[in-house]
Amino acid sequence: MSKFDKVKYDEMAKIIKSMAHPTRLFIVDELSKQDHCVCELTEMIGADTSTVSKHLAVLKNSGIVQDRKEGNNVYYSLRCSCVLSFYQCVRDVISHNVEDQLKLLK
Amino acid sequence: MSKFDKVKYDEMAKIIKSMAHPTRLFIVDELSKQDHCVCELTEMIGADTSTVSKHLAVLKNSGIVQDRKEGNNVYYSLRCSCVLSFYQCVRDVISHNVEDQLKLLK
DNA sequence: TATCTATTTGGCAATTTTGCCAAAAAGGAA
DNA sequence: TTCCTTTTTGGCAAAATTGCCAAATAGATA
Repeated sequence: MSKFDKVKYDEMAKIIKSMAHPTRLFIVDELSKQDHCVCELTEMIGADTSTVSKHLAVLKNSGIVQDRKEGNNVYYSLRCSCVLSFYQCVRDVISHNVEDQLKLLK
Repeated sequence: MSKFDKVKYDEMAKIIKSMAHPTRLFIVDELSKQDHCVCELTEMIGADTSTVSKHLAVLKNSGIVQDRKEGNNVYYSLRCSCVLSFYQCVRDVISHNVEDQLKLLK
């Protein structure tokens, strides 16, 4: 019988946790289309720059995005595009949930 | 320019959040191999039954697992196997991170 | 019916996450 | 150098998550 290897699952959870926030999901979604600097993302999100910067730090720290300096700006880009598979799965789960809701109404 | 649709990303984040915990990642990993009742999972995890039950409720509430009653036991099973794609991606991110660590040492 | 087993729920304290403000850094431009 | 502009960091209060215990529930079994 399998045993719970906490160290292994802690490390995996850290990566998934970094995606588990609406603002960070939005950021990754945008970066999948095109690189953006902090001020562009801040503008789209409508939060404090420091808040957006901290969200980017979380994504960078888990290895999902990377950054480069260009003049005054710091541009962020996707480092591991495999995270985009999360979006398709999440859509599948949601539509499966909706189907079940509909069945209940009948 | 895209705008941040909070409602949409909140809903998506709810699903990913439900996976963003070491214990729940372990549970989904085990359920991908075989269905299990609460007491079996509790035994493997080594936490309080109520704790495991609550983790299962989180996964059920997001639509990732489903349950069925059999005698005294409640068996849980995977409802959306697409979440298994998370594991491959997380492994990719981690090995990408490790490679970069190695480069820094050279 | 009374009892026993498995699971869920309520409640609570501890921990973690979040988001804002203010201040510090890092560089480019004047 | 001094002044901008952009980004990050420190600090803190509010909110959310977690895990345990105790109690409640749901059913099977005697």
